[in-house]
Amino acid sequence: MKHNKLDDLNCSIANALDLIGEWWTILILREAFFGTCRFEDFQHHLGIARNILAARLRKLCDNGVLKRVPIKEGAKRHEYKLTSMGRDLYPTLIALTQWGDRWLHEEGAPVRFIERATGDDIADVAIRTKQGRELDARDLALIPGPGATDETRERLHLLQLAWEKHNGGSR
Amino acid sequence: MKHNKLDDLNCSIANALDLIGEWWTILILREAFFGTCRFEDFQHHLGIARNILAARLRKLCDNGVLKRVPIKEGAKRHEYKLTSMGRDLYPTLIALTQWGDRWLHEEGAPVRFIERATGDDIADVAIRTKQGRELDARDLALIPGPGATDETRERLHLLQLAWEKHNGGSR
DNA sequence: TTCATTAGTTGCAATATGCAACTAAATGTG
DNA sequence: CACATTTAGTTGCATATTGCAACTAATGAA
Repeated sequence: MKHNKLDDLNCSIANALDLIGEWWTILILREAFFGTCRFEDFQHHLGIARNILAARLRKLCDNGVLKRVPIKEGAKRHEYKLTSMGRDLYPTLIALTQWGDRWLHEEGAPVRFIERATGDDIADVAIRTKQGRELDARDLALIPGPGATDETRERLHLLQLAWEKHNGGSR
Repeated sequence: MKHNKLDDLNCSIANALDLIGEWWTILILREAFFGTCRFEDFQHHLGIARNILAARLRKLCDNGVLKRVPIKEGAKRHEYKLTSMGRDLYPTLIALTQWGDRWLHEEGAPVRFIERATGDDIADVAIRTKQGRELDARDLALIPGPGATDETRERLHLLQLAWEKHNGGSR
């Protein structure tokens, strides 16, 4: 599909999805987090069509999420490794995994994440204040950030008014 | 595309993407978190084709991420509201937003999330141990969970061996 | 040198999406 | 209560994306 509308939307989710939102891309990244780095291995583990895989890997490299590096010094073959930009998606991927674990795998998670050094389980990813207080979705408000366009400001302002109308009086 | 291979994969990400991984779905959910709940409003804000929107909303409702509720007592018109399953995607969405903010909006985030009651900024979503210690992607290991199939166990075992071969000696 | 493996590319068939016009019911208005 | 308008979709067709399988070219191992 054509998402030519997305890249100029003033929204980080839309912009992020422009890079990693296509079918397969997230699964390719999951594989990368699992340690897969060769074309054939991605193809084999995911069962993805080879042309699609090639296209997705190219796009991820072009955008700096993955990098192509020689397998060893001087080799012509290369492998795909996560960049720091790519590794920085780990919280997102784990949050999504935990959601799937909670709601789609009541018999228990297929995979557990632990700290390698200690064996400690990781906690559920949560939204917190900078002081560490955990927040519920409904405790949040959205306000324009430094990169907000006038349109975004307008939108968020209307949002705030709508919220006040609904909840402002009854509190 | 047909992802008939995904739903039987023993992987929460694949299973989650089966529900919410299609183009537009995440943006529809973002809108829902912004407070949008009517068909026409989703359509107008996103510029999505009406038939696709109808299909996505139906799927999200069928799977319990959204629910259709009457606009008011006894009304025949309805609106789409996040269920608790849907609200539980907030950490994932915010993690993705923050990733986009960091890597695609160096001029600053379009939107800031704050705690409504206090105005406090929220922290970057991070992976932590249950004790609250923050972890890097590379500190993690994956082990089979209670819902792991034999295939998953085998896969994770090979992963562990590969890791030891690479890093085990040099530590 | 020879052969298997790896990493793709190409062409075509099957699917999914975008667009715009159409439908039908619910609601607001006089 | 009748009528116009808004809302929430559906339908059909053109376009774009994906899947599949066969093909190619280069590497690397024996």
